[in-house]
Amino acid sequence: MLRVRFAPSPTGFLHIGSARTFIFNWLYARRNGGTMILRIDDTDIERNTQASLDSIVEGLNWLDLGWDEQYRQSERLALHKQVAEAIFQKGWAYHDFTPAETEEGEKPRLGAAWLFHAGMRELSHEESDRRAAAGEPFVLRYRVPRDIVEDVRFTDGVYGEQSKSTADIEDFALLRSDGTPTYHLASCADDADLRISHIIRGQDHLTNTFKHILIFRAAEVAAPEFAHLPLLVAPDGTKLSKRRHGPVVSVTTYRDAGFLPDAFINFLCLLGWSPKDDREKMSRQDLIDAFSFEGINKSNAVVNFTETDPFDPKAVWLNSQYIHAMPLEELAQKLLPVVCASGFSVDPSKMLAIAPLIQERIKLLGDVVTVADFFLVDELPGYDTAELIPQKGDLATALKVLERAREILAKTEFNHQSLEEALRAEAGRLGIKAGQMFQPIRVAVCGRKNAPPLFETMAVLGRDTCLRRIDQAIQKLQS
RNA sequence: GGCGCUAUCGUCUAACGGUUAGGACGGAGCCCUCUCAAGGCUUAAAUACGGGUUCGAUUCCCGUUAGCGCUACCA
Repeated sequence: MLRVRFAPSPTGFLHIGSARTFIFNWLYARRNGGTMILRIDDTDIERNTQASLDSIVEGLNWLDLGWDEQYRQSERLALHKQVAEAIFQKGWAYHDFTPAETEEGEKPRLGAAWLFHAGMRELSHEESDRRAAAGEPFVLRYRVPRDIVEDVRFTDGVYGEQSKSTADIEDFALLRSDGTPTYHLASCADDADLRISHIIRGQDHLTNTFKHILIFRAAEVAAPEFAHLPLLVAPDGTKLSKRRHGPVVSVTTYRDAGFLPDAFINFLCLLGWSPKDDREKMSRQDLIDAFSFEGINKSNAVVNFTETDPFDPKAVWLNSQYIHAMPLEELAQKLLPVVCASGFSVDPSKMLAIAPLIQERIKLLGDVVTVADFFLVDELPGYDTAELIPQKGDLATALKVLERAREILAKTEFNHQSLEEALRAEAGRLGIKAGQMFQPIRVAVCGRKNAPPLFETMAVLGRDTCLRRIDQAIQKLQS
């Protein structure tokens, strides 16, 4: 039975790199009929917060991929200690009574000294037990073999054959001096207990894997398969972090800007993975069908954001592709809450009428507020009167156009075809180009030069609004 | 410092010894057009460096350089 897990530690919001790890695990599970497990790795009591846990679950829910089983490490401490005890009993670990380093005094510990604290490995059972019983604090450390040097090996699903000499692996901690398990111990104990078959995680764990293999060996359980994912990095090449890069690394930032979950998932999948053909836009099912470790790259992938542009252009483009392909009813329905959240009020039927006019003009759902604002307000915000004057025209032309337009709009049937025919004919009569005719009207009605097609726009706006705005424009020109 | 990993256009990537090194985003230009978009077409842009192996290296090996990761009683 194939079982994979996503194991975030609740010490911050859901990071886009974490989201990608979740997605790849999920894809692998779904591709192979396996089980997806969410495990909250909350062994670091100091840094865990409920807010962070909530934010992670919120982010995962938005992705809407789901999972099959859920666990929390802090509820499994007894298991961790039991595994630690067993490892200790078999002689694979020892008590280290060396006091914790007092921060700052961190010296580079040259030579082999960094591997372990002198004297602690050789403590006799009696003395070790006596000091522990006397209440002297200790760290339980893994006893990495020192008399014989061995290469620890495994085959990574992405990186291939890996090996590291035990001479380069330090005696790492299993239990802290307060008795709580470290990440390495808790993670391995749970992976074994939950019968995880494949560990798919960030490449930052690649070298930790040797320690984990040592733990599995001491616990006398078979190690799972491993596959490490290349990291997501910032344009400067450094690992994405909240501290350095701000909210652009949070999944909720993408959600709030109006990314569609499918587009976001699609984008993340294309970072460090390729279907090996030219496909870019891929549905969940496409991704499931195409996913394999073969397609995963080995080098880190840059998420291309800047100070002025928080989102990778490719993510934005992909999102626009999803918006363009979306049925209008669905688009209108998704736009409605976005519009309301910005303080506008619009009824669903009007939103549905607006949707086709902006579908190809928005890349993110949030763009609706800037692209369709003039549909949503009664009074147009102020605009530069000079924009009413068409190319190669003057104030008089603009006035003439608007006055004629008012007359025509007052009597013409208010639909695309009639409006266009009437206004084009009028342009001919005035001896000006259609574009010169339409610009003053567009600016008067929309409040700006760049807007959706004029006639459809006016039809949605309605006769009263259009006439009122044209009157206002005429007044502006006359004053 | 030690150990590990990585290296193709600005970015994401394809090419698993033989290609004019392909695609996408972004950029530039043109077309379409009532503006803006969308769409179509065209274009600039890459194998980090140095050695091997080979008839032939983006591809295999070694070195250099650079980047990243681990080196905590964080995960």
